[in-house]
Amino acid sequence: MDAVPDPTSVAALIGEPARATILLALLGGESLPATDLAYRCRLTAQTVSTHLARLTDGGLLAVERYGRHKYYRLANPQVAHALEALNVLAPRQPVRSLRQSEEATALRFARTCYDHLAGALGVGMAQALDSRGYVAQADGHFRLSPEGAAWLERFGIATGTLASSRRAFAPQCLDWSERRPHISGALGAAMASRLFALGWIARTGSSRAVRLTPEGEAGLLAELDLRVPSR
Amino acid sequence: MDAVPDPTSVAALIGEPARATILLALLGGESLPATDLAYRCRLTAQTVSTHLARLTDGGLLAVERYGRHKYYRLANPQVAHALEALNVLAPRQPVRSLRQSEEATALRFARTCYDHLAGALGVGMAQALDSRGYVAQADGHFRLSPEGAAWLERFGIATGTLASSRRAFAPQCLDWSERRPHISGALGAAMASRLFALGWIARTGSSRAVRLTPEGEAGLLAELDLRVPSR
DNA sequence: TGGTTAGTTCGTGTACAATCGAAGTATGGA
DNA sequence: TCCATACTTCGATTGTACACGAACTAACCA
Repeated sequence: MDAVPDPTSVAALIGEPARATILLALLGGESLPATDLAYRCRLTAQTVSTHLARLTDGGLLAVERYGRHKYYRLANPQVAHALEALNVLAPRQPVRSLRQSEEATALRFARTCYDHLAGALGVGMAQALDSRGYVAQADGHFRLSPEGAAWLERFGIATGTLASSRRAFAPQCLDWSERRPHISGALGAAMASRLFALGWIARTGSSRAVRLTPEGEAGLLAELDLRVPSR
Repeated sequence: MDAVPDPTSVAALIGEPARATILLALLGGESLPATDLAYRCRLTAQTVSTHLARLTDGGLLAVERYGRHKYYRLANPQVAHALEALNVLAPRQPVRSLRQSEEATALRFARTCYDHLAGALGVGMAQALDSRGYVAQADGHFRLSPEGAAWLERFGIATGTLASSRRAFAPQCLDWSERRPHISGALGAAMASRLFALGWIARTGSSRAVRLTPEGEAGLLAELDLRVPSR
């Protein structure tokens, strides 16, 4: 039997600039080594090492060793969810530079959220699948119809394997930019990775923004009649 | 045009024990005066006053004056949502006392979340309405069917007035205890307040736990065929 | 074997934020 | 009019957690 949960310690972990930088760097779903994270924080390796240890102890990060490297990633999708929920409350600050403005526009258009797609593209795909009857929304989750399963198989996603994985199949995840849900969970992850494999979307440099390639634009239009507002 | 949101400052606000105590005290949806909150924090009025000012500046609290009193409440439902999302990540600590255990059980069974019902009772009602076709879930929201509207009217809730309010009608809100959605927004608030008015549910002392009265138990069974697992 | 790189542990300095006493401003009631 | 209550502002104190240099272990390579 557990006691009433207390958000204080988790919030304190997130509410420190260096640790927030780390979490945001990993919010795109990547695994990054400690040195890389130290560089992004502009702090020494020692300092970041202690932050990483605390985040891992606190259950926010998971870590894997590869030889002498340690790769850190968000421990689970709930961490990404909490970060997005805090983003919704964050004071909207006006852009300070052209650089920032382009970054924000790109993120609003499409980005990875943990390991699935978010932004106008992620929400648009969820909508398109829904309006074609491929998925239905209930209980905070997307449910796949037989037609949806058939379409996904044709698209190159083995839905049988996904459904049998221990991970939640397709929970809704609320977008901070669109304020509507996109598909996360095993299905969201599989769709994102299939889109990367097809070359329909591609990562953009160091940011977690994602761009839609010309092939992707044509493909989504042909397959789902989806035209994403580029804004 | 806004820049990319940054969760750091909000998390830092929540991640301080006194401020977290304040937010949790208000998570039940009540409005409380500053002195009351100071008492709960076991801190002096001055100290709490500065915390309240920072929470208000940060957009987490709203305040209303009544004479020389100031009543504080959560600024909006998103604040409650973020707190619940952090609760999901909070380390599960074993109960330390019988007192704590009873508290946790009571909260799991039924509690107010901001101004609507959560816990097994809140989730159970949402499920019951859904399975009768009174509401459908889509897009992170519950939508009311004509049959649902008729039932609510009979139940004493003027759905027309609700729909025209500026507040979101019935978004899904994810429970930390049940990990499934319950009804929040204008409809969630109206349902909770109707249940209080009917005497079907009642507040339990100082906690935000809520108990189901014998009348409520009978009423929910008769009206919605709902039997809430007391566990 | 010795050198380089990745990451950790330890001890110390420092800066910031939480806290409270003292003194202030409103409001309400006797 | 005077006093009590609710809350705020100011200034001083204190505690803590962040940061880094120095020194460590562990892996990899030549």
